[in-house]
Amino acid sequence: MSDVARLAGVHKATASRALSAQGSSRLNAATVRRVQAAAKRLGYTPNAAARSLRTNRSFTVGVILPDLTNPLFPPIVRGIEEVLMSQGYTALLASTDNDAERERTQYNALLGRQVDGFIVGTASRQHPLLTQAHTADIPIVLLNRGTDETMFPLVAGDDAAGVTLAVDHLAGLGHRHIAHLAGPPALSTGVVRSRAFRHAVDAHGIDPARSPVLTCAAYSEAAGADACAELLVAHPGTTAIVAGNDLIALGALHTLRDRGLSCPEDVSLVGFNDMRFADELRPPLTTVRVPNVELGAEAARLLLARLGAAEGNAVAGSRPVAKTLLLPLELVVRESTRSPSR
Amino acid sequence: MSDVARLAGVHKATASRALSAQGSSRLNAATVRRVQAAAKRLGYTPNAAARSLRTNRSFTVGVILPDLTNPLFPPIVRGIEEVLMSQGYTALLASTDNDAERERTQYNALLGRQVDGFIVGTASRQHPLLTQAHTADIPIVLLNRGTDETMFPLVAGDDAAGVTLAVDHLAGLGHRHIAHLAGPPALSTGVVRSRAFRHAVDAHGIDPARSPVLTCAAYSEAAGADACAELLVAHPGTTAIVAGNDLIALGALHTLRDRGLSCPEDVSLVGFNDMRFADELRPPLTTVRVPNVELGAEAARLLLARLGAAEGNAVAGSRPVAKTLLLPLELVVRESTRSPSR
DNA sequence: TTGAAAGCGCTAACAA
DNA sequence: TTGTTAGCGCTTTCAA
Repeated sequence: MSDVARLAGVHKATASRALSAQGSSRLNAATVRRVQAAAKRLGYTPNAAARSLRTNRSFTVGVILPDLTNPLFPPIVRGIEEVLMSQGYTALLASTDNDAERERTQYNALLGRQVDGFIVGTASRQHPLLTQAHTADIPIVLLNRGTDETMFPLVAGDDAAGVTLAVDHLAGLGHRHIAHLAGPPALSTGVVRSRAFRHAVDAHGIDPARSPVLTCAAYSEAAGADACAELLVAHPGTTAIVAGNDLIALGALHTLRDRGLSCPEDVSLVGFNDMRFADELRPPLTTVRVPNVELGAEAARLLLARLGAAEGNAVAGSRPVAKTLLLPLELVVRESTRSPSR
Repeated sequence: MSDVARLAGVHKATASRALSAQGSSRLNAATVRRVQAAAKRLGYTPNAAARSLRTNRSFTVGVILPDLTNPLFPPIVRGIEEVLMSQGYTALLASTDNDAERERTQYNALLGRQVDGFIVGTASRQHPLLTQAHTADIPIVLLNRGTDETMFPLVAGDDAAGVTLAVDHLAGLGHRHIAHLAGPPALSTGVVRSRAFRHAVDAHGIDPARSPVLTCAAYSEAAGADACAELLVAHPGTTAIVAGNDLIALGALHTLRDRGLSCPEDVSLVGFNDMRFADELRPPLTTVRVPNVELGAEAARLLLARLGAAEGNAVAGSRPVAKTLLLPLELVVRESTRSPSR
C-alpha cells in the first residue's frame, strides 16, 4: 500500500481512502483515479489480516454444517456464498460430522479467525454451545434446525406443511396404514415433522395404531434402514412410509429390498428434501422439495442484515428480534408412491 | 492477551511465549502453567489476524474446486480437512462452477486473506492463472487435474490404469464395439483417459472404427447425455460405453433410456470415480473407484510439506521438485455391465 | 528465563 | 480534500 501511495504521489492514508468505496467519495476524482491506476499497475492486493486487525471486522462468516457429504448441503452452501460474495463477504465452511466436540473445536477456530458471524446448520434443541454464543452476543443465524428456546433467527423449510403434503398425497392414494420414520427427537426437524405427521394422519381419521412413528438415530441411510427393519416387524401391515428425510428413505429402500418387498408395489415411500439424485434412485423417490439454494441465500441475507445493524445502523443496545422464516415446500411425485394393492 | 499476562503476573511477551509450543520450551515450567491457567480462565482465543499480520503466515489454505455439488468432491474435502486440521491449518473453500473469471476472483480474494498456499482442483492444461501463480512462487498442489507444463506437484488417481481396467472388463465380457464418452480435451483427465482408452482398445485388437471416442463439453450429466445421443446416431452398433466420469455416465443412462435402450441388456456402461450414489442408480453403476479421501489427504500432505520447507527448512532459493503422485484405482463391478447379447 | 520495544499493513480520528 | 499520527494484537529481536 505504501508502494501504491508512492507511485500515485499521495500519502498512504489517501491511498487507503481512494481504495475504499466510502472513502473515495470524499476525495478528488482525479486522485482516486491515479491511486487506482497505481494499485492496478502494482497488482496490489489488500492485506485482509491488517484490515481486520484495525477494523475488528473480517468480512468473513463461519458456516457450520453437520455433513457436507449429504447432497442436501452443497446447494445450500451455494446459496449462502452467492449472497455473501455479492457483499464482499467470504464463507468459512466447517463440517462437524455430527460430533459436538468437533463442532466446538471448529467454532473456536472460526472465532479465532475473527469471523463476523455464523450460519449454523447443526442446532439441536438443547445446544450449550449456542446458548453460550447467545450470551456472548455473537451474530448467528440458524439454518434448517432450531433450538427450543428461540435465541437466534431461523431459516427453514415449512416442514409441517411439507409433511402434511406427503400424508395427504398418500391418503389420497388410499393408504390407511402409514408409518413415519422420524428424525432424531433431539433435533427440531425430528419433532416438527413427526408432530405434523401425527396431526395430518389424525386429520384423515387414520387409526393411530396403524400410523406408528418410529425414531431414527440419525438422518442417515443406516439409521433409516434400521428403523425400517423394526417397522416391518412391529407393523407388517404398513403400506406407506413417510421418511424423515431422503437419506432415511434410501435406507428404508434398502431394507425393503432386502426383505423381498418392493416399492411402490408393496410399500409406498415418501422422502424429504429432494436432495440431488433423489430422482435417480430405484425407484425415483417421491419427496418434498425444499428450496435449498434459496434457504442458504435467505440465511445469508438475515445474517448480513444483522451484521449491518452491528455496524451502527441500529439503536445501541438493541438486539434484533429473532425471527423465524419458513420457506414454502412442494411435493414432487415420482415413482415411489402408488395406491395400495392390498 | 494483555489480560492473560496481567492475570498471570508476567509480561505479554512472556505470555505469548508460554502459549506457543516452541516458545514455552524456553520458559520456566511453572510460568508456562500459570499463563496457560490464566488463558483458560479468561477463555482467551488468540487473534489470528494479528498473528498473521506479524508472522506473515495465516495457517490457512485455499482449496479451489470446480463444483462442490459433484459428489466426488465432498470426500476429497474431508480428506484435505482431516490432514490440515491435524496440523493446525484451516481450509478456505472456493467453488468456481467451472468459470475462469470466478476462479480468478476467488483466487485473489483468497490471496488477500493471506492463505499460505492452495490446493487447486480446477487446473486445465493451459492455465494462465496457474502460470502466473507459478511465476509468483505461490505454494500450490494440484488435485486430479494437471497442466501440460509441469509446474506444480499433482495428486491424482492413476487414470490410465483405471480406464484400462474398465476396457479389460468389457473386453473380457466379450464386447468388441466399445465407445468412450471422453471428458473435455482441455483437461488433463480428458486426454489421459481417452488416450488410455485408445491404447487399451488397441491392445485387445478391437477395430478402431468400432471404438470411437466422443468428446463431452463438460464433466456433467447434460454433456454426457448429448454425447451419448451423438454416439447412438453415428455408431448404432455400440454395445458398451466407457464414460469419462460418473456424471457423464448418468447422462448417458438418461439418453439410453429415452431412446428405449436398456442398460445393461442393450448397452453396457462403465463410469469413473465411484461417486456417492453410483451404487444407487438404475442400474447400479459399474465404475472405477478413486480413493477420494486419500486423494485429498495426500494433496494436503504435499502442500504442508511444501509450506514447512518454506519455513526455512530448505536451502534458500531451492524450489521443491514438482512430483506427480498417482493413486491406485480399482474397478467396482455392479449391474451396468454384462456380456453383449447381439 | 524474562522484560522492553518495535513493527507487521491498515484505517480512522484529528489537523491542516 | 489531503496529510499526520496512533494503534489494532501479536511475535520476535535485543537486552538484561
